[in-house]
Amino acid sequence: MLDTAIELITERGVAGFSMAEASRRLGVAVAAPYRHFADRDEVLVALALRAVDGLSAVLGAEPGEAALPAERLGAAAAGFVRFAAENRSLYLVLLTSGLDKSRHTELQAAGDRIGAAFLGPALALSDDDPAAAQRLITAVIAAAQGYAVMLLDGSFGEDPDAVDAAAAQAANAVLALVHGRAAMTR
Amino acid sequence: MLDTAIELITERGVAGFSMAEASRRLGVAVAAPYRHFADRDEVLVALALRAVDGLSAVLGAEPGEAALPAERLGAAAAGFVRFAAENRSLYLVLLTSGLDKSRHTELQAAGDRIGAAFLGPALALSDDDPAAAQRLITAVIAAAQGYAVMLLDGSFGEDPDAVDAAAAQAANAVLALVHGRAAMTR
DNA sequence: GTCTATACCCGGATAGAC
DNA sequence: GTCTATCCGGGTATAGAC
Repeated sequence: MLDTAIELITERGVAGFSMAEASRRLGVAVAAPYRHFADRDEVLVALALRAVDGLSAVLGAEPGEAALPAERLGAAAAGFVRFAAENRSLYLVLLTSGLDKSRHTELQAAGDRIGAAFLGPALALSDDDPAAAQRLITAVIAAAQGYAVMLLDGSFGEDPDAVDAAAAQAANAVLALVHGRAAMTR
Repeated sequence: MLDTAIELITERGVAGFSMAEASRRLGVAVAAPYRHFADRDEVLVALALRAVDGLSAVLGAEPGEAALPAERLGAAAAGFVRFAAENRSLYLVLLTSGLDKSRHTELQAAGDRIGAAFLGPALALSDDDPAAAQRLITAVIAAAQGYAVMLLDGSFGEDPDAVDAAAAQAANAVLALVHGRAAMTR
């Protein structure tokens, strides 16, 4: 079901996903999915969960603890962008139905895990000042998110190598952020 | 009509906007709007246009040519974030129906105007290297966009001063980007 | 857990009179 | 340019049998 939903969203966008159409593709009756999901929204929540899981997996798989903190952050941002490109539907769900964050504790918790993945490197780069680290993390996530959005909406073109370009620029931007982070200290 | 659409989108999201409901609120027949807009999509395009117009107005109103280039970029990013917060619906339309960029030349042109607003300061900061300036502009817009998305999805909380915090952090992040921009040169 | 069938609602869009 | 009336399609969700 979830796979079919992803398929549909990829083709028609989040609004284009319906229980009825998904059922048709699965070759089952429209009533069947309701034995597994209370309503349409529950399917979307499940997709959002899959998205954050995927994201934290990507961000968790770092280039070894040995790498420099700045490079780990850059690689994470690039990974984020790549994930959004390769899992467009999942990221779209996260982006558009993202207005529920407070509800669905499960989702919020998973979101926090993502932030946590950045904590180590950020602290190392902030003289262990938690507030400064938090601002840095926010900046890194914002940058990643921004490049992801721009990549998906075509600002980098439609070529397959657009995702490489966006990921690389995101990584470099994060390096720049880290390098100039003194300006963020106030 | 457009105002009513904005109202509706603010309350129920883009998907919750319908010609029928808007007509009802306007106290006119459901057929009436079709004399002014070919279909629902055309209303959304009109909103998107209004969004880019508003954005370029905000970004155009800079703090005087006298300000330092870096500060102009920072102020622009803060203005972007503020605009997204104060015109949630418009920004949402831009964000979610952003998949049409290539169609609707008008929209693309307006989008380019936004990029152009950054060109002056970016060139000044890049030794007049157009490629470097472009990368810087992309980074600034990505940052602004990222902070805007995070603000709207609640990452900065729901308090009214969340928008101030987000705008300020966006400005500072841009300053950091500029300061560390050497890392983006490759 | 899946089926058939259905009740229900709502939106898009048009026709034709005024 | 607006109205009334309507067609058409599609989606959500449930009931009840198998």
